[in-house]
Amino acid sequence: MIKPASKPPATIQALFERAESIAGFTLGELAEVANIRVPQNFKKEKGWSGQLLELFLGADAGSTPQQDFPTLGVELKTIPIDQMGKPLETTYVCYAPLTNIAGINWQQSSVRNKLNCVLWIPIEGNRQIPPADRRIANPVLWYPSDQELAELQQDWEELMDMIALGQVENITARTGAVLQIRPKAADGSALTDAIGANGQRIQTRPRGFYLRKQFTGRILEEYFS
DNA sequence: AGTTGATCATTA
DNA sequence: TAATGATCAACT
Repeated sequence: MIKPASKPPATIQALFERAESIAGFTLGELAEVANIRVPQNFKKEKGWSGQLLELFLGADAGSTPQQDFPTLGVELKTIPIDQMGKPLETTYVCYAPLTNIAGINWQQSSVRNKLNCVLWIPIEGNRQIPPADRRIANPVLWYPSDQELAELQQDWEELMDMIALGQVENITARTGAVLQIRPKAADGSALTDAIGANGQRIQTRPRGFYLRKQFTGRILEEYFS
């Protein structure tokens, strides 16, 4: 019988087997076991699915800039998919640093660290399906290929160069082939420090890195059978 | 205010 | 209809 994890798995294999054991269940079935109520929609509790899966897979609760399973070096990501198994949403990676970025390189970046190894949990995400009825699909354990890393690095460097040169206000979600930057905040009133066009300090909306759907779709496709 | 978990909803 | 820009909740 499925149940919430009491502690983090000791190995990646154990983590993956745990993920496999909940594939096929609905979010409602998991929530019932955990005695958690299921929202009618995700208009407000947008991170509900991710937190439910953290509970069942034994991820350390709490928000830290580190990976979900630090000792395993694994990041957990739920991803909403359509009937064809294609992503319905982009995937948030981490905050985009807007100041003190001198000396940051790709190999040591938060993006590179977060994406070193990702356990993807696809979940039916069509809005016509009530959250309780959405079914969990087979997990995918992803280590980025050399080519994928090269694609990510190229976008990351372009975006970070723009930030360093005071062009953060000129970055839109259209910049970047596989990695994009978009606002990431409670609302439009949130402001943080950034570098201006003349090197001065300016205030701007906090930003986050996101993976495009086309990119994550390729990842899931490789394991689809 | 920052960072995690993300999806919503308006626009193009 | 898909993508961009905006937003929601919990926790630190």
